[in-house]
Amino acid sequence: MGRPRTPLIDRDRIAAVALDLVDEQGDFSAPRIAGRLGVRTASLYHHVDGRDGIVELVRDRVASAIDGTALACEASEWEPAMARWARSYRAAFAAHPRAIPLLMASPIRAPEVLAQYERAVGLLLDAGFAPGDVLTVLTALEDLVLGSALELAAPPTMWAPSDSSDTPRLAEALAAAPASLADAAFELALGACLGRFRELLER
Amino acid sequence: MGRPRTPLIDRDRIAAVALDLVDEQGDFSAPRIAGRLGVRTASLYHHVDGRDGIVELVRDRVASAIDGTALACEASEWEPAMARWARSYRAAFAAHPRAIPLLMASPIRAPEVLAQYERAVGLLLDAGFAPGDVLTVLTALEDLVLGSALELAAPPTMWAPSDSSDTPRLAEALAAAPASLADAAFELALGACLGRFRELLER
DNA sequence: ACCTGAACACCGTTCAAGT
DNA sequence: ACCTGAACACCGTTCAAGT
Repeated sequence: MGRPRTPLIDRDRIAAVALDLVDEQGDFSAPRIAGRLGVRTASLYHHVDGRDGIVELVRDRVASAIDGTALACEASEWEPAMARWARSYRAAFAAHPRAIPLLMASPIRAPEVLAQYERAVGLLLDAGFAPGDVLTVLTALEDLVLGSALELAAPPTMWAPSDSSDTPRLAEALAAAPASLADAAFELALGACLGRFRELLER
Repeated sequence: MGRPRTPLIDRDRIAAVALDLVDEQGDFSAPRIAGRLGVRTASLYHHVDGRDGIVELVRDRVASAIDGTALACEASEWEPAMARWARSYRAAFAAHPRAIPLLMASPIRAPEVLAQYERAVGLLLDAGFAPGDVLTVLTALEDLVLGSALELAAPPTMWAPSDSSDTPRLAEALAAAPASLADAAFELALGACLGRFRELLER
């Protein structure tokens, strides 16, 4: 066959198909991506740096939904800005729950997300946070976002255990729990963290 | 060769070797486990329910280090009890950082951990938390523990980016950050959550 | 019950050959 | 530059045969 006049595939379409496969089947493989693109497996390697490279592309694709515009605001507005950013960050993962285990293994490297961190740091510094507190605050928030996203992929421990006779109090709490437990927990922890951050600032 | 008089391997040794391999190399495979045990790959399948079954054994093995004894206390002591439990939970994962990506994909099913959740729920109910709040509180804490553990495996976003000239404020914050950022962030968020839980209780 | 050899389907990756 | 066929090493899993 040889080289086509115009390339048959590109990185973008590889990433899109990989994410589709993950959404549908929980994983992807080079042969299945190639199959959907009507191309041979080996062709992928002309566009992409191996399987890990595809994972990176998928990660960046998912992360592209994070809304960094909330961070462009007055320093006095740092609190709602961080709240909106955190919610958007979590929502980006929530949109692809089956991708989460795949993506959690390593950090987001997309330059746009890096730029968002730079802006977040600047916002917190301008708001008056001590330089030594800024990354602690940001990391705490990120822990919360990622942990909460993880929960969307793997409903956490054993809500609804097979036999609740050994766990009567768990059953009692479960019956009274809010319908969207994951969301409620995230909002509770987010509010808690933001409140504590404010205290840190006012001290 | 046929069946040996006494079994050559068992689930426990399979799990132990799998965890060793993960600690050393970041992953395991059936052939490598078998190799270390001096046995053929196919033998493993007489003891274990496929690769997923081995992952599950590893998960339970890591989780066995979680200290549930903190939860056996007076209801009035719920706050330090939850703090100790959360720290121990996180430390159990921290002891095997390379296992974290493997284990995060699905929840812990070990009966001992389930029993810990039952006790935690009982403790919070006895302390006076509204039944509808108890799982929200527990889930928030779990989000924090897991998100923070994840950070130990995958130092999160881009601390120390290759070129910090685009991110001067990030560099500034990084220079002032505490040595153990992950720990500081966890403690900050943990304190924030516990404080908020107390408010919930007193309302 | 438990180990083995052989087999199968699948995967990631490389590379020379072709245009 | 980019697609292909062929090849390689590796993996998960099954199963009949052996004790």
